[in-house]
Amino acid sequence: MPKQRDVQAQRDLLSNATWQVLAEDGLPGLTLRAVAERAGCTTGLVMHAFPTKKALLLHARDLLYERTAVRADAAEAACTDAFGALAAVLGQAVDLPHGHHDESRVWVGFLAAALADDDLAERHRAANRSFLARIRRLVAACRPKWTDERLERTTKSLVALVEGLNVLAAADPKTYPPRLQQDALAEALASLSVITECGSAAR
Amino acid sequence: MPKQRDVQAQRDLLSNATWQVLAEDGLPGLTLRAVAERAGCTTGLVMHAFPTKKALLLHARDLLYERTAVRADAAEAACTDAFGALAAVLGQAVDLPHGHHDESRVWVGFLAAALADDDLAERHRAANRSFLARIRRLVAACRPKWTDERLERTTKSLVALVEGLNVLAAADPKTYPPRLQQDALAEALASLSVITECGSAAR
DNA sequence: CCCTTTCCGTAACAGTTGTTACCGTAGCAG
DNA sequence: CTGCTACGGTAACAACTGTTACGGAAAGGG
Repeated sequence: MPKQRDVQAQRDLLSNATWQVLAEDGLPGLTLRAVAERAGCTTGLVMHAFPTKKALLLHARDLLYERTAVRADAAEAACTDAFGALAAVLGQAVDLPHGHHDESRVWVGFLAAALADDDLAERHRAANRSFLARIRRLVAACRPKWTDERLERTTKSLVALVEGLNVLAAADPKTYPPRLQQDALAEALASLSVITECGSAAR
Repeated sequence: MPKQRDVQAQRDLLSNATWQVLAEDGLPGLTLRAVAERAGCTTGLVMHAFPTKKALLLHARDLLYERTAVRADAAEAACTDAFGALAAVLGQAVDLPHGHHDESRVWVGFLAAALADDDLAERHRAANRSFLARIRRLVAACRPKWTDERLERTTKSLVALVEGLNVLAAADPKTYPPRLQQDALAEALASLSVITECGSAAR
């Protein structure tokens, strides 16, 4: 049995290369040859590691989800109280000073591709719903007495705010600097508390 | 002087076709031939109306901005008080029952393209800043005593929420139905009032 | 009615795309 | 060290891209 390869390592290498190309040159620049060049190999290896370009794309998409999930897990585990965990997870999703600026760009790229590709769309929905479930669980832990409807609305509002900030910052970083993003998120979380206080005070 | 054409009509026709193709097949499906077929002509006409594909793209992008601006103007003009105007403009930007569902998809497509194309990026920034200025003006009319910083933060938060809802709804309409989007927006606007009340009450 | 001039469909171009077939080669079994 | 086999680089493939050149057709002026 001669010359065995590490298939997993190859797939990860190529997925990372896919990611980098996508972040730099966008969706139209995402070529098999560009990926191969970035990975330091030829298209031959790419086509041996993945049967088709779409498979490569899907694997890279899965990797994006995996990384964000790991980061969210870490942020959540680092906090003891539910409110802190909520703030940490959302704050980590918003563009940090300069940790993963590319990630938003890649996310937008995949999102745009998902609008025309059912498989990518399915992955996107699964990832987003997973994120929604996480946020909902944390919000529910903060406000146990809220109705399901209010829980749902607040959760989706928070996620929409975060993703909106990410998207807009990806296209116009000067208008949406990291500081402002964090402040906006903090305000949203604060208003979540204030509403509750006012509501209970009024009742 | 024989056989004159209506250049403006042609450009509008082709921009609309570009728009439709972009909404249906996404960025990768946006081909000159696809646009020509959708417009009921051949690539010959396209290349006579626009010198290059990029020019066509930019014109289609301008048309997107123009339409949204016209709708926003109309929504704003239909209301007398500032708060109603703010709610109307934002509510019109969020996906209405079923008026312009494609628009979000097109917007995402252009946004993704803008990440790799400087000219498109410039148009995006201009359009977004124009929208920001409009919202800021309305928010300022609602809360004249707010500091610039708070104005800025609230404005960008509202816009981020709206765009986030749009983007997420474009990719997963079932999770973000129109009703929920409107409710989420209403809550954000309501909390804007509540915060003010609580703040002045505490002072 | 014809002629001229602009328009635009046709078809070819060179370049790039994803994909495939092929074969030299690198590394382990004996 | 030799031989074998899976690996992966090379190069060709057809399909498609944006773009260009050309020629027929159509419409208004004389």
